[in-house]
Amino acid sequence: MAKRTEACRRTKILDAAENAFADCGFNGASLRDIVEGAGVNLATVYYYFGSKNGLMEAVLKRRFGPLRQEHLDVLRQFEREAKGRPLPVEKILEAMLLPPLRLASAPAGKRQAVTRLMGRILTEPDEQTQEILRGQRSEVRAAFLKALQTSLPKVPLADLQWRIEFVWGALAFILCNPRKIELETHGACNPADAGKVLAEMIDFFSAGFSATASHRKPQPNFSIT
Amino acid sequence: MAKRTEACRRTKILDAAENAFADCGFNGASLRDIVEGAGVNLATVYYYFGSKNGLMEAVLKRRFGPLRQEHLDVLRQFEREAKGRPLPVEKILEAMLLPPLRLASAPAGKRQAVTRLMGRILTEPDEQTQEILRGQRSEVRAAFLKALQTSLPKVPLADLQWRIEFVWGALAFILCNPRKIELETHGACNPADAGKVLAEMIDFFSAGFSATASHRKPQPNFSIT
DNA sequence: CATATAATTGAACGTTCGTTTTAAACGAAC
DNA sequence: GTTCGTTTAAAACGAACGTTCAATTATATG
Repeated sequence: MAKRTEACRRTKILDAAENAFADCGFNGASLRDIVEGAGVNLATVYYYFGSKNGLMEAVLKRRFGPLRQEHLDVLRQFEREAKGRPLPVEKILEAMLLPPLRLASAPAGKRQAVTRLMGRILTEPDEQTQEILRGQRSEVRAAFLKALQTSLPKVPLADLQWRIEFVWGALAFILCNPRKIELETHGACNPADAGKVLAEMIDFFSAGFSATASHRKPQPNFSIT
Repeated sequence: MAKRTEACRRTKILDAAENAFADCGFNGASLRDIVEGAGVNLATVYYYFGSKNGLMEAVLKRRFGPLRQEHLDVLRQFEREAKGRPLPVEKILEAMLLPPLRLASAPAGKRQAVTRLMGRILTEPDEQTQEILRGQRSEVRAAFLKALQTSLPKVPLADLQWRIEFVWGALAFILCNPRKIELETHGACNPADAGKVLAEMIDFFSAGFSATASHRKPQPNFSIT
């Protein structure tokens, strides 16, 4: 029963690792906890992935590769539907937010790990972890920046760049610790309701993107070095 | 020279720990690296702080206590100036963002650690770390929620709660890894310019907060569990 | 069935971790 | 100058970590 369990074991390790990394971060998650959760031997990790870094790399590539592709696909699909006209900001935001949030709404608590992992990774200090994502993220980033430039020609480029960071940041924060948000808002916000989150974020951020910069002076009581 | 070095050593340890925790997270930072950076013996940490958790607790309390106070002070100051009228959303946002961003503009690279630490902490999975901040954060949160309710009576409470999370999330993201943002935007965004960041965030988020919810239906191609 | 390859296992490696222990050095008070 | 509480220092503790390796089992091929 080799061929049947081969993929099975690999997948089980990836699943367990994804959960552990999402819960405890890269340093906080131990391989021994992961293999216990996966029900395999410790050495199996090294047979399949070579090292803990290799395991993390595989975990990320399994999720972020398709995610990157879906990001680009959704955006291109919307652009095709727009028939050459600039996309409404709401659509661009939907293309930004739908793919990651859709992952959060997988069959009932099964794939919630990936969303927490996503949020975690975006803020993970580990340099090697960042390196894995840098290429993918930059391509997606550039695509959305270009779309926003087309739709909002009056907004300066630097402002758009800042605002993209704000969106990614808010998204990462939501995905990172949904439980915390639910507790802090006493249940008023339910991050598990991905459709609601999407609607809230599109409403909020589309208004922000359309705002013209006031170019206000730095606050008087604010000293910049 | 006991009395002179007492505060000195304590502070040196706190400074080194703040840097290490900000760079590597709680698990990633080792006490041996910290004491090497502080130039003290390993046991000194246990003499002053009892444990690694105690050290983290002290690091957080040193920074987040005053920050919480400044949050509340700034908000009350603005409310006093408004003389009973509802605060403009821009002012509320300024009260939310100014205190943490002001920390980022301390004398030239000296206190940048605290801002990275802030961002890091907001996404740190460690439960005990979260526990330390929970009470303080909830008080500040409630104050801003109340102010927003007063200024934006038409926006449903749940929407306001979501939007507060978006702001905290974006802020944490900016603070967490300023270097990454600078690289990704090829220098177009400079997180070290805290005054610029403040202006950008106020412009962007004030427009978002004033938006009325469209109460859109969940996307048709979006299946919620 | 025999054999080569792939997959899995248990045990151990050396290192580093947080923590504790023990003792020495210090300043102040009598 | 002795004593006492406080602070620093060195060394070691047990545990857990990532990793390796040799041996074993399972699978596929002839």
